[in-house]
Formats: sequence, structure tokens, C-alpha cells
Amino acid sequence: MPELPEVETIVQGLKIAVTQQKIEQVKIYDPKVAKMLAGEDITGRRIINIRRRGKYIIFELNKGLALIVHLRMSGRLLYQQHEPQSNRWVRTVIKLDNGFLIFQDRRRLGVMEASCFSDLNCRLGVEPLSPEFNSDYLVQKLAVSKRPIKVFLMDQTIIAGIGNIYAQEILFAAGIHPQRQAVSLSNNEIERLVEAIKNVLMLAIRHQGTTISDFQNADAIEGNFQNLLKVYGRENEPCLVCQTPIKRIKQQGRSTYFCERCQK
DNA sequence: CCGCCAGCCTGAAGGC
DNA sequence: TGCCTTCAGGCTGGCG
Repeated sequence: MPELPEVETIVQGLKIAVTQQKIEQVKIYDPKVAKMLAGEDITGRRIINIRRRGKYIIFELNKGLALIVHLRMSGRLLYQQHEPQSNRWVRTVIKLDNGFLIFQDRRRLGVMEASCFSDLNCRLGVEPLSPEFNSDYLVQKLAVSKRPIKVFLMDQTIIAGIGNIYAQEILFAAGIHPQRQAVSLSNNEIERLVEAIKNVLMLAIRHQGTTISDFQNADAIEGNFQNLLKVYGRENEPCLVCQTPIKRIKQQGRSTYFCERCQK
């Protein structure tokens, strides 16, 4: 169930392993995936490159096609040398020259499809770690939004890759209350927010992402950013800065944890 | 146009 | 033990 840092970790882990390998066979065990892959036959194509866009994993294949994977809440992508024991969570097994790429998904919300990449790209906002994401960009987007800032940060058409955990960690780092209206942020707060977004995401990538319940990277290695979480999952525990108990509220049906003293 | 919410799915955990 | 509710790192379509 990954956000940007977890997806980035998976992509980096797969890069050397799968680049230039040929897809020899595709075994689909889930009718939903079968439907998603029905349009194009990817067998016989070569993986030219693998990269991340937002929370999407993109395998660029030859002849202009891409295999696009989104893990949603419970998906995993693994690479191993031997064919996996099939179990009820294995949705797809892709046999490459030298190993097996396995798509597992407990809740079956994930997406695996073969298509061209351009329509996906124009649905997504900027990459938060790119130079195009800066306070000028954010000022312009915040000015027209009355939504709570936490909900705003999770809007993939504005910034691609931030989800429920990192939105909260970012707002804590920036000292901004999650219920503040987007449009109400001052220039100073916007600067802090841009800094926090870049810093939190980069730090999380350095720590190979957050592992709670079942995130693993492509080699089934766990990340360790969960040890550095300051608010997420810490209801009633003391704030690491001021000792005030961390509060939990709901925003659009999802939990938000924050410190009401540090975040104004 | 904008913001919100149910629905998509399944499994784990907690309350009674 | 069993049943019921709630919750889970996401996104989409449809509604007001």
C-alpha cells in the first residue's frame, strides 16, 4: 500500500534486475487483471526501462507500449528467481528471461494494465521532487482551493505521490494544522510546506519507505521509515516536540493524526 | 466548477 | 467461539 517513497524504493530495487529482460510468458490468475490486460499482448516484448510517476510503476516496453502497475492499498510487486507457489493473492506472474515478476494483491484494488503512457501522465500533477514543484506552483494551486490542506496534499492531480501517511508527516514538519483551508496559507507557510514536502519524501526514500503491516520492496525487504514517523498512528502518545497528546480526527473518511499545539 | 462520499475488495483486530 | 463493526499507505464516478 505504497506512497511515493515506497514506490520509488520498489522501482529502484527492480531497475537493474528487470531492465533489458524479455517477457517470455504472462500468467494471469485473477479475472480482473485478465480484463485489464486484455487489450494488448505484452508477451515477447522487452523491458527498456522502469520508472515511477506519482504512485504508478511504469515498465517501458519496446514498440511504444508500457506496462503500468498501481499497487493501491494492498498490492506488492516482487522479483525472484523461482516461480512462486501460487496462492490466492498472486494475481499475475510474468516470466522474464532470468526471473519472475510477481504481482500480489490481497484486496484486489490494484491495477496492472498495458497501454500507452500519455493519458496517465496528463491526469497527474507535478512530481514533488522535481524543480517544477516550488512555491510559485503551490501558491497558484492553493489560491483556488477551499479544501482542507491535508486533503489538498493528497490530490494526485495537483501533486503526484503523496498519500495519507506522508500528508500528515509533512504537515507536522511544516507546523500546519491539517484542517486549515488551502487558500488560507500565508507565503511563509507555503515556503515551509514546500520544504517539508521535499525533505520528508527524500528522507523516507533514504530509509526505503515505511513498512506497516505488509509493505515490502521487490526483494521482500522492509523499509524503516516507520521508526521516524512523528504523528501517524500515534494517537494519545506524547508529541515528540512538546509532549502534548497526539490527536486523531477524520477527514474525508480517513484518519488524520496531528499535534494541536505544534500545528497551527 | 468544486467538494464530498460511497463503492470497489479483502483481511485483521477489537468489542460484546 | 462467533458475530459484528471498524479500519486499512488509494482512486473513481456520481451527486449536491
